Amino acid sequence: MEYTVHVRMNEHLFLRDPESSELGRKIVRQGIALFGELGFEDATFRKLADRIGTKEASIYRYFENKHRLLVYLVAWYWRWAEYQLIFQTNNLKEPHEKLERILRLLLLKDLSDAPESNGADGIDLKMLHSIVIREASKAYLTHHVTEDNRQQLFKPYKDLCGRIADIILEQQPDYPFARSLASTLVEMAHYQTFFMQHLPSLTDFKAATNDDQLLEFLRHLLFASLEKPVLEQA
Amino acid sequence: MEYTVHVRMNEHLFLRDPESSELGRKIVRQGIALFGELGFEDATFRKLADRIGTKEASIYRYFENKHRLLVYLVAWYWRWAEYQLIFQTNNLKEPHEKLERILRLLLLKDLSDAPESNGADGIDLKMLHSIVIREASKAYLTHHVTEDNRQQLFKPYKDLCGRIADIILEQQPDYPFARSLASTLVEMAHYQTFFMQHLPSLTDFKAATNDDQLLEFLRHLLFASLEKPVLEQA
DNA sequence: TGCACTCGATAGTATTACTATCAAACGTAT
DNA sequence: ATACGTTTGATAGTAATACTATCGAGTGCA
Repeated sequence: MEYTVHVRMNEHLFLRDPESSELGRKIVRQGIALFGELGFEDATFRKLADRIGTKEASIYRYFENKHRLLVYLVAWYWRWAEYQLIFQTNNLKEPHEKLERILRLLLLKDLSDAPESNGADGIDLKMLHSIVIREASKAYLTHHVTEDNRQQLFKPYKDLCGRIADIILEQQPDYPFARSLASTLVEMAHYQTFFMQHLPSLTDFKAATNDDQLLEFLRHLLFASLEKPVLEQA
Repeated sequence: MEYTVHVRMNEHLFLRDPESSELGRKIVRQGIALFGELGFEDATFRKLADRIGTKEASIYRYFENKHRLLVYLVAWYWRWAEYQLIFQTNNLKEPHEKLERILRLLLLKDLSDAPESNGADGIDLKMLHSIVIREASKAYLTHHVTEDNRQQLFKPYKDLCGRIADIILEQQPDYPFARSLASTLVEMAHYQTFFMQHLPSLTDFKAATNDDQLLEFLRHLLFASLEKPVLEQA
């Protein structure tokens, strides 16, 4: 495929747009590699600069601090996922089928092996996905959520959940918890993956096998919720 | 009530048992207050020492570092919750009723206003609960999960989820995802509370009203899952 | 009286998380 | 060719953090 869809990011996510220069792109791409290897807490701008062959001060020209870089990466991922959601559900008639696609997307089930055909423009999506699984909640589980939220830093995440909620309502207009169910599915797609890999007794799945048990769980959870009538208050 | 149930904690959670001395108890109780006020990232042992009127070095005699203190607090909370679960579901016949109690427990719905009657021994449970909501996943979402898990640091969490899973299976022996559903309920009790308070568009609930919409959501999610048959693979 | 133990107090180190400044390199407009 | 603006590299420096080590006073107990 020849098209590259550029993801335009909220200006509050950075000091200088990292997609506007070669150094900026390196910061993002090598940042993903570094967070992936060391984890968020052990990564530092010093180490990132050394890996890139630049200086700390240069990185600070792009991102206020390490946490902002994380927020940027996570936001980028959600924007990518939202685009994929729109693209993959386009022209589908059945909301049921759309929901099925969404679950597969959340688990990154149908990622092409050819990196350039995923519209990721040199970004290692599998690595980014594993970072999102382990670190994404640290983006918003902070004492300063409210200020960050005011700057719209979490809009990509909220937009994605909003779209999922809309499709849930297409399928079942009477379901009263569409937003909560949407965020539950997104979070659980990641948490159950993490548990499966690292704390397996918290799940019913084997990490080794590739038979989509987690997908079945999410599917069952979703459609069970949509099928069961909700009792109205008297 | 006159009984104080002492929670015995895994020795790997601390260097010196904080319940064995006055200073240790202060570290735990004031640690809860500090994490609550500043959030985990902004809290330091220096600030904690100042607040207690002791020195950094003394705190390091009890806990290796700030992260271990967090893990301890979170583990303590899960042990407390497990005890409450056992106590509150004791003698109940209907698994359905047990599950209902569990959901209320996860949301801390029936906490007595008299602090001493909750078996918390001077620990501010509401504050601790709010810390667990915001910080608990940071206890295990790290690059060193596996080592920490090997030291059984997350056993209290896994034990609690295990008990919930067992009761799920009492209610519905054929349900194949009991563990995952249990961890989903526990995580979502917290995440949806956090979202409701700070990122409300991710939920369907109003933080102001006290009409248990979140409880209804969790209840619906749980029983919908247990009622829907699971299709067997051919 | 002596011993074990805890804690307070002080000191010190390495790393982290930045901020400031200046000059070299580069492309562009004139 | 030159002047200009922008980006980066390079160096320096500060304040805070995350520890570790040592010593001595106080306390309780044998």
